Amino acid sequence: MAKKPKNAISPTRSENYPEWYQQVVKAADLAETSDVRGCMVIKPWGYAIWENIQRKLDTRFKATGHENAYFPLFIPMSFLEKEAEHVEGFAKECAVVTHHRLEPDPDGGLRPAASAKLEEPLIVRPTSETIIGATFARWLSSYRDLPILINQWANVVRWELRTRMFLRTTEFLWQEGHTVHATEAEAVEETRQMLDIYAEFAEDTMAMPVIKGEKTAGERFPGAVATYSIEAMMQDRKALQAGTSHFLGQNFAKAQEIKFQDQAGQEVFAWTTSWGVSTRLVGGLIMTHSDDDGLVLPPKLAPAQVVILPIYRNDDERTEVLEYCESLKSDLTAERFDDEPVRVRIDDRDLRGGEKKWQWVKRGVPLRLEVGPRDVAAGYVSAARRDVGGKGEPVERNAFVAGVAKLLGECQQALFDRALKAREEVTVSIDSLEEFEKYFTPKDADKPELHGGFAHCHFVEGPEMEAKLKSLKVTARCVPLDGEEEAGTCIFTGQPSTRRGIFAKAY
RNA sequence: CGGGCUGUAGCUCAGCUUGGCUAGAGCGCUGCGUUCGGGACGCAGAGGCCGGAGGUUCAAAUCCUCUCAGCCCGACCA
Repeated sequence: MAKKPKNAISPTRSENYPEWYQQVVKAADLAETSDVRGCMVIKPWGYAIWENIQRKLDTRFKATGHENAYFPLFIPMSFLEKEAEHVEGFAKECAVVTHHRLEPDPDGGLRPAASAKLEEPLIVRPTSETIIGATFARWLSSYRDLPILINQWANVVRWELRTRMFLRTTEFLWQEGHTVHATEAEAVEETRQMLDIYAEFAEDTMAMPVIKGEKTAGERFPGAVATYSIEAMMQDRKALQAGTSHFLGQNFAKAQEIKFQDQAGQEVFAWTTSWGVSTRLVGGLIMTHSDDDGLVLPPKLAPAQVVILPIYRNDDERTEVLEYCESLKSDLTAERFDDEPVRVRIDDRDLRGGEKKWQWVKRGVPLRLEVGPRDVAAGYVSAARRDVGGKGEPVERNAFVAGVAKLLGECQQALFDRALKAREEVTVSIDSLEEFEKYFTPKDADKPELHGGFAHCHFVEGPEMEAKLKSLKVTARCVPLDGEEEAGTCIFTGQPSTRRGIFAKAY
């Protein structure tokens, strides 16, 4: 008799959260480490989730007038030098291409050929503001060309020293929107519109509650005038920046000569924005909903929303049960959820039933249906929900089909409600430095328990705050956009302040 | 780039201190059988230049030197 662990994932979240995260990624078959340091292989199940994220976001981008395009992977090094802050921000983490040919080396291996050294090194894009800006400069000559609303789905490389699956990898997949506008007001509006779209997507589709806010100067995107983000709270009480939208002012326009003739015939600089979300969202999804039995997927993003597990003992039963399952699948697929046909999968692999069931539990499929000869005879299915756990309940087949969309909607809502409740439980208002320090200091420093959360505090940015945050490993997440004006005192300096910011430990 | 650690089967590791039998275990994989509304069990089997190079020795996974790779803790970050 093998040991029967109570949970499918070991260790549990409370035992060792970072290790739990790695185990969920593995158990759910989302991704694995690759032969390239810091880079991951995204496996079919994980990639299917990303594809769903892409599709849902892409629809929103198109609905707001954006078009997709594609720009080069390589950026001439000189381009990066044009915007001073931008260089400083990214120079330390760039992969650089210096040669275009290999030759045999004396040891029987290969080496870059000295004769094939590039005149100017190419940078593998860490982000594309510069190359896209240079392109936009050519596209733009008249106010009639504006606005330019472009999005690109791409991979980027940032040579991070410390990587974690989905949350921070050397190469990652993302989308970057880049727009050009005639006026400041219009560019600001675009920046805010895209932030709203990200927030709506996160909450509606990912069932992940987020706080919209503006980044402090210290956390701003290199080269931006203002950076906005959506901030989510993970189950280990650490914050995750889940999406950013930048108002770039005229900084990049001036650096790259993005200008046009206005209606008065004057040559003026344009106003630009950029915004993006990445495969990091998958990490956020995992850490928002999953439990000690593995991944829990919100129905709107699940590659399969319903999995049917046929149960039979012999070929006769197999034929009968599979036929029933196929018809069930066909009826379920005819139902619609979130404006799409319900996604159904029959798992008829030659595996033991229990093992199969647990695989789907760990992969986070919202609804599992077990169908055996007894169900076939009675016209029933045995249905189990992933988000609430527990065993399957017998349900009349047609009733289940008729109610599947509603049920998926309930699962989706339940996940959001649960995540929101969890966030509220770790959100506090703090008015003294002493209290702040206590909130962010684990009781046991050697084996830190889960601690911290979102702390709303009055603050005035400056060296005192920087130093204190650094020593506590806390970061300023954002100043919430829906926060209210309120007279207060900065907990770091005692200076007067009018708004609270959110502080948290973060990924 | 500093400080700690690890490279042995597909995966997780034992063996190294004190050199010596045919290099091991668990999981996974393959086959057969018994089970089976369920993460089962039994039997049989496949799978290793012990990270790489050099050295010491009658003899090296084990000792020495060099080298490569990876992990953890800092500094940096979507």
